[in-house]
Parts: sequence; structure tokens; C-alpha cells
Amino acid sequence: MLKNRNCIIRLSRYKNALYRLNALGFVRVFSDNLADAAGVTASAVRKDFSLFGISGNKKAGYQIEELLEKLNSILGKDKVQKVIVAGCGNLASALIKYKGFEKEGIKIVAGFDIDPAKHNRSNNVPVLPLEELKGFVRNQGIKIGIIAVPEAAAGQVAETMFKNGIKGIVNFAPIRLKAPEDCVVNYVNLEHELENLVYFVNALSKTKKKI
Amino acid sequence: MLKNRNCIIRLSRYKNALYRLNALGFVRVFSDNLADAAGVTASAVRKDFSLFGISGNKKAGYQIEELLEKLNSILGKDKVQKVIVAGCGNLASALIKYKGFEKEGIKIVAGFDIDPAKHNRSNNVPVLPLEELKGFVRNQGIKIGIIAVPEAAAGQVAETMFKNGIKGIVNFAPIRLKAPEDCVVNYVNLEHELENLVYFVNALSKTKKKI
DNA sequence: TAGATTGTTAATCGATTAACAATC
DNA sequence: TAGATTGTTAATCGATTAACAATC
Repeated sequence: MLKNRNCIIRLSRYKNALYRLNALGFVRVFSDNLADAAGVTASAVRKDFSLFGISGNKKAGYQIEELLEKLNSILGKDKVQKVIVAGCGNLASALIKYKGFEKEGIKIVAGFDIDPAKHNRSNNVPVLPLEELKGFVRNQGIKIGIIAVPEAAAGQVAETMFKNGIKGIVNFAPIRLKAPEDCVVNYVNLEHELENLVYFVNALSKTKKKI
Repeated sequence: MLKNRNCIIRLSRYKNALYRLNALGFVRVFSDNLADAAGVTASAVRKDFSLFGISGNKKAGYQIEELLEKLNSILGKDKVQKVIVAGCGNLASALIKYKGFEKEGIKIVAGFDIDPAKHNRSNNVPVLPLEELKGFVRNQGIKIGIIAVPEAAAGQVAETMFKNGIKGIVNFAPIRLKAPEDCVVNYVNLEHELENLVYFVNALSKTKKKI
């Protein structure tokens, strides 16, 4: 019953592709249009939809608007998601300033840092002392956190987050985190992405074959 | 013969874990120590090593230093990797300022942007006009690029990169890119990571079961 | 109707895990 | 030797793809 990560990531891709198709004036799509637009196979599209009980019309495909509503509902886009960031270095600043989250209903409501020089309560998105994370998360009922602190601090911060009600973390620190059973951690490791690329670029240049 | 992405990502994880173990004074590891440290199974560790012809000693495990050398060689860490960034917004600035890449042999050598206000040739990492990307990549023989431009510009930029010798791209723009057969694109979509988290947090809170 | 597309089942593919013989 | 660990093969697991009957 619980779907796998890739499947849900594909739903996000469908959603984005549908917005683009919609903007181009399309009203309906067939599974193979959407497959092209999202970079997957038509089989995968129909399988994923079937998994969530989304049905179209044989011969008439899917209504884009209706489809978007269903995907948005599955992905929890019907309400604004409040998110906090721990560690207010360059990366966190970029995330806080990024305009793209807003239109997707993702709102970074506060940052936390140990460095007093970074604190600023009057900001649009306030930067608060790390000790206040606990109370803030509890009071506001925050469920999602981003970890952008150095490796050495990540474990502690994660523990504090989980203890106070955070259920999901996007972790940019290059270290595995211990998470309670009912919580999720998604890892983003930019260094590993680049390292990975280097490997495959070298491998492909050696083999001269397609993947 | 060509290994899969997850396998190579695990090699990066082993490498990082080994550095930590090394720093703690360990000289040897067994597959199950390393598995714990990297967050995988002992079977996976031995399987991965076997895939690359890395062997240890029955009963004595693996020499950490020797292992690190081999992993670093596989991952292309024996030489500095020069990387460029297209789009010098907040995210790119954060990447350029990030200190962690250097010790891993990853060097961002230039940024490119269409906005003249961002240009700066005298910076440690210069920010140049986007039109100069082509010549720069060719002259310097750059193989790896990062795309941090808006969605609408990403396709064009990728095409320019590939045409001029870039073989691998980390793409932060929320759109699929067309890539030549002998090139690779790794996608990082922060919005989808958060969206994904929201889905699983909601799903887990409904089921109250472990994954 | 003929043609095209969905929805679902079955087949395939590949990655992960388990198991265990070899051996230090 | 007895015990523990590797290296590899086989089994399992799950995700993706293909195929096709149902049907608009």
C-alpha cells in the first residue's frame, strides 16, 4: 500500500509537466504525451495512475485540470507546508531567498543558527538562535525540516527536530541520520552528485558505448 | 560492465565513512563495520567491492588506507575536477562559496550569467557573460557543468554545454534535458524532495506503520 | 465500424539480500 | 584447531516494461 519513492517523484514530474502542457493551452493528455513530457514510459504513467485509482477515458485520455487536482491532492498541495531550516549558511540563504517554493505551497518560515551574528528577528523569514528551534517547532506544529548545518552538528540537530515533532527531514549534511520509524529522511549530497558524474563521464569516455 | 548509479553512490558513501573511521584511528574495517557506518548491508559492501575487484583478507578485513586509495581511484579523485556553473543566482553563489568541495578535489572555476550586474572578472571565481561559456569550456577542456538557470533557459544552456565538450551536468532546473548518448545528467530538484517528504510524512501518519 | 487508448495482468529485468563454501 | 570473515553464487524481492483484452 505504501508506494515507493521513485513512484512519488514521478507524480511530481507529471504535475510539473501538466502545468507546462496546461500553459500551452492543452486540455487533455494521453499517457504517451505525458510520458514524453515527464521523461518516462507510457506504461509507467498508466501504472502509477492505476496505483492511485486515477482513471482516464479510453480514447479520450485524461483531463489535465482534473488530473492536476488529483495529483495535487495526493502530494498534499492542498495546504501550505511550513518548513524550517537549521543552519543559515550560504545554502540555507539561497533556499530562503528562492522564489520558486512559494507557488508550490512550500513556505520556509524560519531559519536557526548558533551564530548570533546571523540572528535577525525582523526579517521576512526570521533567523533565530538554534536553542529556539525546539519551542518554535512545537508551537507552530512544524512537520518538515531542512538540515544545512556542518556534518559534526547534523546528528544533534536531527535528534532535536525529531524529538519535537518534525517528521521529515531533507538533509544536506554528508552523513547518515538516525530516524525514528515513523519519520523520513531524504538525502541531498551535492558532492556525491558531482563525484557520481565524474565516474560516469570517465566510464563512458572509456567504453564509448551508450548506457 | 557499466555499474548502476546507486552502486557508485554507495562507493562515495564508503569513502566518506572510511575517512571518518580513519580519523577515529582505525586501520582496518570489516564489511559489517563499514556497512553500519555507510548505512547499507554487509552483503552490499562485499558485493560492490567484488564488482570492482577490490579484495580484503578473510579474517582480517580491509586495510582502510588501501581501500581509500582504490575507491578514490575509481571515483576519479586522483585529479582535480574543474567544474563550471551556469546561472549565478543564490544557489550558484552558495555552491561557489562552499568550502567542502575543495578537499574533495572539486573546483568550481567559473560562473556564467546573462545579467551584466553579476559579471566580475577579478573574483577568485570569476563570473563571466553567458556568451563566453562556449569558448571557456572549449579552451579549458571542462567536462562537468552545473545548471542553475531558470527553467526556461535550461534547455538552451544544456545544449551549448554539450556542444562544446561538457559530458556531465548536474541540473537544478526543474525540467528534463535532452542529452547526447555519451553524456550524463544528474537531476537535483529541491522542490520535489520536499514534496516527496510531505507525501511520506502524511502517508506514515495515516498508516502508523513502519516503512 | 475501425482505430486508438486505457487499465491491468503477466513477463522481464535488475538490484539487493541471503547463504555458504573457501580460507585465514 | 575452532571461529570468523571474505567472496561469490543462488534466491528473493521489487520495480519496470510489454502486451493485450476491454472499450470508447
